[in-house]
Amino acid sequence: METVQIEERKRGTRCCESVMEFRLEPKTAKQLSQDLHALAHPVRLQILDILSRNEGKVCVCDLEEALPVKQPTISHHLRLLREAGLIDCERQGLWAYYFINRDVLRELGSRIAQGLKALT
Amino acid sequence: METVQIEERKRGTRCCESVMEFRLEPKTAKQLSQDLHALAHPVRLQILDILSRNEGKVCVCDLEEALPVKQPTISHHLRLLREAGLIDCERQGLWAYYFINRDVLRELGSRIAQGLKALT
DNA sequence: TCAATACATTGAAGATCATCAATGCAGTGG
DNA sequence: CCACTGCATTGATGATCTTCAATGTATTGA
Repeated sequence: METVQIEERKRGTRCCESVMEFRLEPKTAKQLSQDLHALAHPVRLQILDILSRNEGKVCVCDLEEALPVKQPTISHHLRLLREAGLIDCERQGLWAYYFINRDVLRELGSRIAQGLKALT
Repeated sequence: METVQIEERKRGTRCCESVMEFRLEPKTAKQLSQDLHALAHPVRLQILDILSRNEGKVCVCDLEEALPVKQPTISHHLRLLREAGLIDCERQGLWAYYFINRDVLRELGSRIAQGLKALT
């Protein structure tokens, strides 16, 4: 249990005179929240997990088998992940083989790690 | 540029016979996505940032001054952060002094870090 | 050329989220 | 007791997200 030191403040004192310190620029905050958002869904996380462990061998119906949602929903999340640059795919005949972009995921991961560290 | 190795697959082969490998349990994925969600908003991130740098001295109208949204919206995000355990407050007369729960934030941060590492 | 397959896209419906004006409530000074 | 202040809550509105049936499109084997 930490004890928190609080200066007394007098009524009527417009309390916000002193500019609060901050380090997270609005722009950075927006970027960070977008990064977090890209990952913040169970299906997307599981897709990334599967792609990560089955390099280059995963088509959409594999994902359909593994996940509790229907094919259009999977395609939808695949699209979001693709737009975020986290995955890509290679069409091969009828199939679309998806794979993870480890570099981009790493970058995103370290942006998040840095962001969280900045809050500590 | 990585070259991706893909086994040929024959049409009609139900392609999902082989069980895909995964490590992220659905439950874990849900937890992780909730953790990410709790942080995934610019206003919440900036609130955490401000609380982190102004230990124990921050009331709601300070935040109102610093952030581009109105007071009820700030109260709303404060509530979400409080429900996530990331912050707490101490009422003192008319004011509510908010502070960050560094332990909880650290825990959440390391859950996220672990989760992302698992995807690598 | 035709039927079947793998996947994407569309469009609609419902769920969740973000925002703020209005209001409620407790504490304070007069 | 009253007016005021700081903050929470309510309720309404609009935006964004999630899901899936239906449909479209390209490719394949026959």
